[in-house]
Amino acid sequence: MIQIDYKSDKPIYEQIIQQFKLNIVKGIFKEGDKVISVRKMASILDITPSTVSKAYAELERQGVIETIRAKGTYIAGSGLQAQDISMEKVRKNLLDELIELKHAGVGLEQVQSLVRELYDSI
Amino acid sequence: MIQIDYKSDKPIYEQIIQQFKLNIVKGIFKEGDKVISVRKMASILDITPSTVSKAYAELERQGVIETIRAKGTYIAGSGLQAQDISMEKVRKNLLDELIELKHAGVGLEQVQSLVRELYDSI
DNA sequence: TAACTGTGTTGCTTCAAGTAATACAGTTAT
DNA sequence: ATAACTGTATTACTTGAAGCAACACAGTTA
Repeated sequence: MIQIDYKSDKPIYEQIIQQFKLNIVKGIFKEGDKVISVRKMASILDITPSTVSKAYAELERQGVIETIRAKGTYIAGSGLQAQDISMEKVRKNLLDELIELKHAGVGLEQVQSLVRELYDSI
Repeated sequence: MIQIDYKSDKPIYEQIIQQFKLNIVKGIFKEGDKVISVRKMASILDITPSTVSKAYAELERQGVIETIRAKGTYIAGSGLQAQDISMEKVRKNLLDELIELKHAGVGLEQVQSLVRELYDSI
């Protein structure tokens, strides 16, 4: 349910965070669902619990999950208000890729087409 | 002409690379232009020459500039064939941001609108 | 032709971030 | 009580970016 690319330069804890959001968008994770424990997740992914814990802590900070110490972790309500998505950061990252594409000679129409394809694939 | 955000988590040498591409797209840097030397750039940006050198090396690898040892560095022809843009990487990065947006409840139309705004701002 | 100046390069060190290993503390069920 | 689970905190290791200094190459000039 959680796919990690160990060869990626993207930190494992960030990949976990993203996979959670992806699973929520896809409806695989639903509000109130109990989330697999830090240790089990670490065991399955064959990584240290510290890394999983770091991911959970950040997910909680963003309001994606709720964690009760010594009890467990649950998917939070997708109260769209809580999604403290840093729009500023997303804009910057998007801009980075658009500069790359425009420099490579890719026009707006082709970019829009690519965006649609990717968005629909989620 | 080169803007660096020292507080950014993005490596300085990557920011230099991006700024070069941006200036080329904007027409500020043109084919054949002599590029400011490694030392001067380092002095202006108040960073070490090795960081600038690293950026230049990567830009040359991508065919964006041409460097002649002991002579200087020049903007290469935008032979669109040389733009060894790693489309695979761009796709991945774009997908990352789209997941973030979709999870936050942003619809395709709003995304397209944002993309157009950003692309046109370049 | 020797010295000087401007160019990019390379090696060593420092520092921050991601990851790992381990120990700690609270909850639940037997 | 106590065993078996939960998440948390601390410490150490590894890696990559960046700073600093010494280097190597090419052109110019006295």
